[in-house]
Amino acid sequence: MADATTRRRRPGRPKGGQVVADRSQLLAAAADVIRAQGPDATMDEIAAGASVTKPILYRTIGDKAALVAALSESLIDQIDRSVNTAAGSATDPAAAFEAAIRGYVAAVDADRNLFLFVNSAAPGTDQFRRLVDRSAASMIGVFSSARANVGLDPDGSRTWAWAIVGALQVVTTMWLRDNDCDSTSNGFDALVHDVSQLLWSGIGPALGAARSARDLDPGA
Amino acid sequence: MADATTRRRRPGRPKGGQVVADRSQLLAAAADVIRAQGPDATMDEIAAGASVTKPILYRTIGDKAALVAALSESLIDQIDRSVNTAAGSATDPAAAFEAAIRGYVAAVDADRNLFLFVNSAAPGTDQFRRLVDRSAASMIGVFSSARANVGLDPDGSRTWAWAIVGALQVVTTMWLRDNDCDSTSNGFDALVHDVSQLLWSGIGPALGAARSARDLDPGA
DNA sequence: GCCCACAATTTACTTGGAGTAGATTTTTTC
DNA sequence: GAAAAAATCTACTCCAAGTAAATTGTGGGC
Repeated sequence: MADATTRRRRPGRPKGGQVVADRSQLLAAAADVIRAQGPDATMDEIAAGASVTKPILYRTIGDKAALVAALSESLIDQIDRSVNTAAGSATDPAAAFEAAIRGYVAAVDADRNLFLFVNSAAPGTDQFRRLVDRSAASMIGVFSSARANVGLDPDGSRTWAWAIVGALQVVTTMWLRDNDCDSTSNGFDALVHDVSQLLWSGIGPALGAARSARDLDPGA
Repeated sequence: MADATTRRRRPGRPKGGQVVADRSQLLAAAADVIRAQGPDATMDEIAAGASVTKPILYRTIGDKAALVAALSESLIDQIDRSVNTAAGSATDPAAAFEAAIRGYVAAVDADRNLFLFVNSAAPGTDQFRRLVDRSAASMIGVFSSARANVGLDPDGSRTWAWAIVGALQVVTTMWLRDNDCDSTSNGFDALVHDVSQLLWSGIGPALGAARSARDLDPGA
């Protein structure tokens, strides 16, 4: 698709004084390349896939971090849509939450290469933190008012959002490993249920009941 | 310290038929370099800091992934000790859990450069998944029996462990950003409390109460 | 109608870190 | 005493990110 629309130009000043390489077209082509080649696609491959040379890519998009940032925007939007759609068709809050988790995992699963490319930054890098902040942004408002309603400090909602982003990121990443082929494995439902149960009700109900089991001893 | 114990040898066959480059000494020296230079320390810098040349480092330890794996072992042990010590001095399970979280964050904070180095793998890489599996291993047993006690499928404990590892990793990473200097900021207590509350009791109590708030709409 | 300045593109390069091959030095062994 | 062996170090390759300078075509001045 990118090859058909964006043919490799010969050099020279364009006709109408217009830029030939459209940013959004380039981003779409980059996403296509990543989807096809996998999350290890190099900038050379992405440029080639967009029928453009590397300097054009860098001139139009910026460096690799900027590309990741741009792609993460659309991916997060996509995930948000999936989450909202899923959550919207539920009535009670707990079911809505589980549906939201399901929507998240399903969206990631549907675009796993892009998800992995966007998550190619190591924890501790600025890129990683930007992504986490961006992902958490959607939740903070909800948690903030919800916490306020029950008399909790609204500041804690940022921590909650971080924790949920991290939990979902790791669970989804780990789960993708075991499901490289069948996206509709029956482990999917169990995974979604377990995660949503943990984040909704916590481990207290399970661990509090197991009080006799030599307290909490995760190291043994 | 590493310079004193592990002096750079001149080339040549050693005297007693013994290997000179001790693996554990090299690992300790590497950890020292990373602590001093930060998580971006290169293999050249690590080798130089250990008073050894790069081929020795590679011959003794393996590649960078192997170095990370080895260092993560000791770091995870260290964290586990901190967690167990903290949790051991609490009586009721909820308090023990919060103390465990506190022990985790405190241990990471005390060795933040090593933590960041060990977490330098991107999600989706094998390295990342090995680390998550290793970190989760300690918890799975506990959760498994606890879940069984309350009639839950023990298989879900792996998912729970993943989620908690992810939540802690992200929360801690994000928190380190804001606290580059003062490790005993008062935000520490709030952070620990919020995370432990989320993972222990879930968001249900807060969000379930806010039912009137247009259901769950994280995207808005 | 011709020529020069300008703008967009491409080729070909630099940089930096991971990992490795082969030269080098010292000890052992016959 | 000389050759083999075992350890080291120097110097290299490889790969991907990012960039500078050469190249080619359009638009305006005369």
